[in-house]
Amino acid sequence: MKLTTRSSYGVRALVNLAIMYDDGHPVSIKYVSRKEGISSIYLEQIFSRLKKQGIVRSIRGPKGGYSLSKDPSQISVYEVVLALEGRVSPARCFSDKKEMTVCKRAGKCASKEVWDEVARHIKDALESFSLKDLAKRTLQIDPENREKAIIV
Amino acid sequence: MKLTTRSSYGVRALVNLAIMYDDGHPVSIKYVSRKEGISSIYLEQIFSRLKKQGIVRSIRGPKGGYSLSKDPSQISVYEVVLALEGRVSPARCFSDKKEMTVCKRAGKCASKEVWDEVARHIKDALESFSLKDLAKRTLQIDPENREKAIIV
DNA sequence: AATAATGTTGACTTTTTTAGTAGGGTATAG
DNA sequence: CTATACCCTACTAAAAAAGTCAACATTATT
Repeated sequence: MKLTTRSSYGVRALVNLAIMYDDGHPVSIKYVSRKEGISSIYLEQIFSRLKKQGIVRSIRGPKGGYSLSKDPSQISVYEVVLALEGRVSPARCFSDKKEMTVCKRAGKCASKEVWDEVARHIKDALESFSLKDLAKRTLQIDPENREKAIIV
Repeated sequence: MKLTTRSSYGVRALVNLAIMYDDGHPVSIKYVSRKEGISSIYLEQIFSRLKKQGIVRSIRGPKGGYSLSKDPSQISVYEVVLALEGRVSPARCFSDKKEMTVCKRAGKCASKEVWDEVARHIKDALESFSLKDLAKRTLQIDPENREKAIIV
């Protein structure tokens, strides 16, 4: 019942973009890598997925980087986790996406109903947080966050 | 964000014990293995954990097997999943148990609050189902369930 | 035009976890 | 006594996760 590092790194990375959103310029992987202490090569991979899912946009070249493709208030953590994790449902008997490897027992399986219910709860919880919420909360918890950004 | 087979097999196995609970005799691994199509050697491992956590009791020798240590209505799926999975929290920054490998960033990490909230929701959802619920539901969905048991 | 800073891509490696096996014990009903 | 169960420790193979590498494409700046 666990998340991969991809999702947690991904969310942390995007919170940075959310914090910088109003500045209007893209944020580089190098920057995020230093600030969050995540391998930049690994971050590349993560951003590549995020871009494929349309969550971020990219600009190449110097002063380039990534930026959110929507307002942070319009991007839920659910969206991000789904993009990076592939699914949010705990069991394999069914899935969030098309793969749909439905277990043969599905029709006669009471426990499937449990996993189904759990998946709904997870989705609800994740949808209740937007990147904007997290950005705001981050600045509350750690008011120097933006300054750190500049120093590093 | 997924469950291991241990948990899902474990729950399925225990639902059988719940269905047989009132019969008063223990249920063997062999029986469960045949009925659920799960490797009996693997099931041994699973029951061993369940016993360690006090969820089932065992009786050795012929006519032996496992039985629930409490009334099925008093055992939640949460309890079972926690016993088999070790944790229910999606992230590693904190845990349900003592290990408590709390991430250093924990104090200043907004996303931890998200995982925390998700964990609560998962727990709530899992706690809302008892083995008795699942046993009842199983017999609703598949009324011949017990007969199958005897035939096999 | 040259340079350096960025993203792009796909394949690759390493590590960890999962899933499952093997095999030799121990207890006990009949 | 013996067959049928649980008990325990270790082992292995396969899969997934985590992370790296290298060569390339784009573009702001000088």
